[in-house]
Amino acid sequence: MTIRKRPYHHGDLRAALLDEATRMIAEEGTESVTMRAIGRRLDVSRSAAYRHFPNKEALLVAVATQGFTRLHALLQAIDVAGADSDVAQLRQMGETYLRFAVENPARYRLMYGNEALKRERYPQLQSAANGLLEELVQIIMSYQRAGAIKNHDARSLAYVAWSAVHGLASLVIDGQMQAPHDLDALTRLTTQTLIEGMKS
Amino acid sequence: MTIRKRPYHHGDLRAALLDEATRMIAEEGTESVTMRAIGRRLDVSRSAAYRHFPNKEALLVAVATQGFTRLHALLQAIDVAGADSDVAQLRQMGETYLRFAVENPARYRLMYGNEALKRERYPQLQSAANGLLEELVQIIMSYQRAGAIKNHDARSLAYVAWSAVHGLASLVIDGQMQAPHDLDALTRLTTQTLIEGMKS
DNA sequence: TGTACATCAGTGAACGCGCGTTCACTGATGTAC
DNA sequence: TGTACATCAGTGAACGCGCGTTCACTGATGTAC
Repeated sequence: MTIRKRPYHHGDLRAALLDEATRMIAEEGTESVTMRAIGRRLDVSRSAAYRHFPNKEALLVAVATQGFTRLHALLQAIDVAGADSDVAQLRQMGETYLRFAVENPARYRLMYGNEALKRERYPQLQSAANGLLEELVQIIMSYQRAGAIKNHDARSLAYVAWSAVHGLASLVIDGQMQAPHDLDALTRLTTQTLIEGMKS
Repeated sequence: MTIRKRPYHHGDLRAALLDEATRMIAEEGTESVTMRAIGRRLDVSRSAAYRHFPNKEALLVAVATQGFTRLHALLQAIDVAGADSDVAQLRQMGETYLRFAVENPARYRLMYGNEALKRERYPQLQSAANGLLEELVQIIMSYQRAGAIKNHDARSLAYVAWSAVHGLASLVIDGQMQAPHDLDALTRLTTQTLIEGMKS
């Protein structure tokens, strides 16, 4: 049973559009994503995408949302054991977060950078992003209960922790570290310094 | 002595272009800067700018370079007293850095964000950016000598410190902090946590 | 099982848009004598 | 002090470009009877 090269109906163009957009973002950056280029790459007309997404922004929003979901899943996979007084898990979360950013730079920017999309217009995007942040707040609170982190407004501490990893991630993916740095070592130093500073 | 409304020669169009580009970046973001719009706003032809800058990128590079110079000056103004075992100055530098970013968001992105320009093609930009980083490394070393900061590769620690403030700055200017947060308090908490973590 | 028909995914031509940049030019300036 | 002339800042029309999106359409699918 051979599949015809180009049947009139694609089958699952929506998923293909999403995948292709993600791929283009990974390969050439978000700027390279144009409705025309996606059509070209999928061997489909320029306008076919409009059957599945009302406009280009909506397509990018879908890619970003998927990113949040994926990152969230990665972090949750660590959290399984729950918090104890040992901060190893917290450190591991920081490292996982950073790895995600470095492996998906353009998509990370689409999620958190200045390319970030108007959340208020896209409830799904908003809640995917929020879910991630709330998770971090909860984790900070667990560690506070366990006495591993100082007693201070948990949300503020979450922002501090987030700033540290987001900052390092951003500097790396935007090419601000000139020397060919040992990223793993720098990541460890960052999470370690941060956790040290947050200790009770 | 009245100045004619529109003399043929502008007088100092180069400076005016730079100022106007900076203003547009501040008001509407870097994307809003087009050679045509600048001409319009300065009541000068589209192509006049090409007498002073070879192309648009060169103009943006000039704006970014000026930004580095200005931020550097702001930080140096603090450093005057030199380092002692008290870390007040370090904290103040972090706060000044953050204030600069928050007051000049789009320009800050142009300096450090993904909009950042190819440094290797613009030596002046490169050295202005480097100067700032080297200053931070030197300061870290001073504090290390004074025993206020742990003994670890100074450049790595500089990156950690930079990550923390850059991260907070980025999250703020890219609108990632949903709640109307007390930025000053968050800034203090960040610098404090960071310095605590870097202590010997 | 066969047929009429509604549905809708994908087509392709066309729209209007604003952009960066080039080019031959013109007007003002300042300098050499 | 006056004049010729080189210089170059600013002009304005034009170039080619790729973009997002619309629209009337056509082809494939699946469902009701």
